[in-house]
Amino acid sequence: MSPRAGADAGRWAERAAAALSGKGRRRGGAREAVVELLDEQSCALSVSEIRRKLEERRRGVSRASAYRIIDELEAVALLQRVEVGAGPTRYEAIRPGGGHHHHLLCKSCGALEPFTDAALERAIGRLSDRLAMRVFEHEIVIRGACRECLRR
Amino acid sequence: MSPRAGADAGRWAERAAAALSGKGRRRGGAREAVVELLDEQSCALSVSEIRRKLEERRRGVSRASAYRIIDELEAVALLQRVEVGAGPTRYEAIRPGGGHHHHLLCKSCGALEPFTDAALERAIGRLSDRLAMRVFEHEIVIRGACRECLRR
DNA sequence: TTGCATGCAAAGCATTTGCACACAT
DNA sequence: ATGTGTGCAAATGCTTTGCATGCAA
Repeated sequence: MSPRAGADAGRWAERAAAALSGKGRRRGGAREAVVELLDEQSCALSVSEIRRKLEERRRGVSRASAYRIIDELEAVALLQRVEVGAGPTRYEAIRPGGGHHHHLLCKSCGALEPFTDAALERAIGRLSDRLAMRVFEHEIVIRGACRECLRR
Repeated sequence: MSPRAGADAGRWAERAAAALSGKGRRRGGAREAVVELLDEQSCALSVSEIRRKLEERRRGVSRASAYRIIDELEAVALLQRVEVGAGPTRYEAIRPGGGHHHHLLCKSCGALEPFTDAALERAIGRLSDRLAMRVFEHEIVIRGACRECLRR
């Protein structure tokens, strides 16, 4: 179920490192820490969440670095921006195989949940072929009221 | 093609006004101006764009009022938030019949274009029925490179 | 040694809030 | 008369930028 990485060769973190150094970039501890953390997540994280989690591991990263690293990863299409319309922007790893999902936001309690839907992906795929543009990524946000909140 | 309003009775602006006064709110010029402007648009506008356009009509509205009015309209599900991941949040009228669309963003030039896709809507509809939540709205953003930018 | 990577602090924007006054009811 | 709507200005919070230093190559 979870797209978590194991010790396999094709880990997202490795591809990310390769993609960045391929662009003539150096390594650096902050980048390594951020990439590693992102690879462990199964859902989107905001910059402040990323920084908090890294601080807990005593491998703090400056705000500026966090944003810069995220920008680079986004530029090479390894990171997906997730904007649900509440709170700060979040980011999550783009993994070729599994793990692709979208988000449900409860407008009253703010709960954010991932979901997947094959039919939806098929529709997006067919549409993408027809568009007058090269498609890099897509994002779907469904907003409503969750069961919990409806009950109240 | 365009979901613009004519002089018909079911105008979005009228429904908006009714929905708000139904909640015990008073009229006020700022609200009327914002609602009227939003009704005339065929695609999403940011708060600063709204304010600029209203100023051109010599019916300026304060930032605070603009945001407050938007919040109210969003709360009664008459306004859809559009977050493409570049620039400020935009908003557009939700019209029951036609006019429902989603957005394509070119990541290199920033161009924003609306699109519609029946198959996609059908997939969303079917999915919504299955979800453990009451769905108010959905938003789809497709990001990529437009023809223009690919050519360069 | 060279110059990218990083951290810190300050700047920039979008958005929200506090408060006083105007105006719709 | 009463309390909501509005404007102004200040505050907040996320994100970006400038600059000096550290570190990878």
